[in-house]
Formats: sequence, C-alpha cells, structure tokens
Amino acid sequence: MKNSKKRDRILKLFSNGFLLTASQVCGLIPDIDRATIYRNLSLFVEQGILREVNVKKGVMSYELSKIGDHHQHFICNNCEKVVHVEVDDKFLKQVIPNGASLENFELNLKGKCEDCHA
Amino acid sequence: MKNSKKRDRILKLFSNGFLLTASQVCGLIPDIDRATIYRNLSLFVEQGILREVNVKKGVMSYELSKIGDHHQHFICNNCEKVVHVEVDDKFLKQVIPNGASLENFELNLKGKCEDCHA
DNA sequence: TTTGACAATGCGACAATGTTGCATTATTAT
DNA sequence: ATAATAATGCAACATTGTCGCATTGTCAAA
Repeated sequence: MKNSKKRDRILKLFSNGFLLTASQVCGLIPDIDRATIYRNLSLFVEQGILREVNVKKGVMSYELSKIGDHHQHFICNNCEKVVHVEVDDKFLKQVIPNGASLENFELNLKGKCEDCHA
Repeated sequence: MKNSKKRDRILKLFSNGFLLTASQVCGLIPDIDRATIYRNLSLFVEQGILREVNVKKGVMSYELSKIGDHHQHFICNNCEKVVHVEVDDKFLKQVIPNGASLENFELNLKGKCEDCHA
C-alpha cells in the first residue's frame, strides 16, 4: 500500500466525527472520481479505520471507528436527524448466541427527537 | 384498501418467521411483478405487519414484526449466517437522548458464529 | 347480476448506489 | 533515472428501488 494524497483528503473529512455517505463525500471532493472514493472507503473499513453504519435507508454511511468506541445512533423517525449516543455494551454479553463470539455491533434507536416533540 | 390474492401470497412467505429481501421474494414468486412486490412490502411496513432489517449490506431485508417482539440478529462476519436472538430492551431506556422517545430499535450483533469457530 | 368507482397490478423507464476492467498516472524502492 | 506496482479515472455495468400510466381486479351499490 502506497501513500496517496487523495486518500488522505477523503479520510480527513471524517476527522471531526462526521457521519457521511459515499455520495456526500463525492459532493465534498468533486475532483476525485466516484470509483476512487468507493474503493478507499472500503479500504478504510477493511483496515478498521472507518465503520459502516446503516442509519439511512438503502445507503451506507461511514464514520470513524475508534477502538473501544461505544458510539451508536438515535434516528428521528420524523425529521431523520441522527443523534449520537454512548452505549455500554456490558448487557450484550448475555445476548450472544451459544458458542459465538462478539466482534462488534450496531444499535439503531428510532423514535421522536426532542425538537420534534416541541 | 382492497383484498388482493397476490398481496396475500407475498405475506404468506414470511409466515414462518423467514427473513427475506425484495429480490428473494421476486425469486420465490416470479409471476408477480417486481414493482408490485416492492409496493406491497412497503405497505406491510407502513401497517406494522413487516419490519425492515439491515442485516445485508446495501439491501433491505424484511421479516414479521410482532407486537412486543424483541427479536434481533447476530450476523456471522465469516459465513454471513443470520442467527435470531431475543433481546430485553430494558437497558435501552437509559441510552435514549434527552427529550426523545423510543419507538423501536434495531440491534445487529456481529462476530463469529458457533460453526465458524469449530 | 350488472355496473361504476377506485384500488392493485404490469410494464417500461428511470435514478441512485455500488462494482469492475482496463488504460493512465503516481509512488516508491533500487 | 528507472522499473515495479499501487492508485486513479473513465466507462460500462449490475442491482436496488421508485414512478407514471395503461390495464386488470375488487367491491359495493343499483
């Protein structure tokens, strides 16, 4: 694997903890080809640098995957806003099927956010 | 809303608790048009009869949504098998953002299943 | 039972997401 | 500087999912 300025520019977009789809990345860096963006996002996921999240229907979203991160998401059914929540994964141990081992998990909470209640 | 034999045939596929994508439904009932299948799956979701689940990357899966069901999924990172698990949602209350209300949730556990450990 | 209103379906076209092959360009070690 | 090879751009493609519109099916009222 060689260095690449374009790859760096893609990763930098996520440095503030932003949650982005491939299309959004394409929009933010129009001079980089779509295929390159898709390839690099997959690469980052393989390397454990980014994490895939299913918060938008039919589209994969990506965000930084920090080790020991228990970062999960609340999605408002009304305005589709995504709120970040911290989850303790202790309770998960008792849920895992017999003989299986847990590597990671995705929790999507859905409901009505504070703003939409007012 | 009127009765429809085709709609009944689509729903019947899920009666054994099967987890199916739209394409799989199309494959099982080739004489029903794709658009009809998509329309009816969405309809069932609106009515709360089916539930959408993101267990396969980039494709929506559907399964029966029973009231009070705490049915969730463990997906093997190795063989991609989906194992059904029952989850107590008591712990979720403390996780919900301030002022928000929880309507439902999706938990995808990922790791190595029993078979792939052996 | 027949008719009319309207829901459901089929067909075709379309948009969006994501992947792949291949020629070209960039990086790196020698 | 050069050769090996990784990264990129481009184009084509597959798949998922949606939509408009003509046709067919369902149901209730006459």
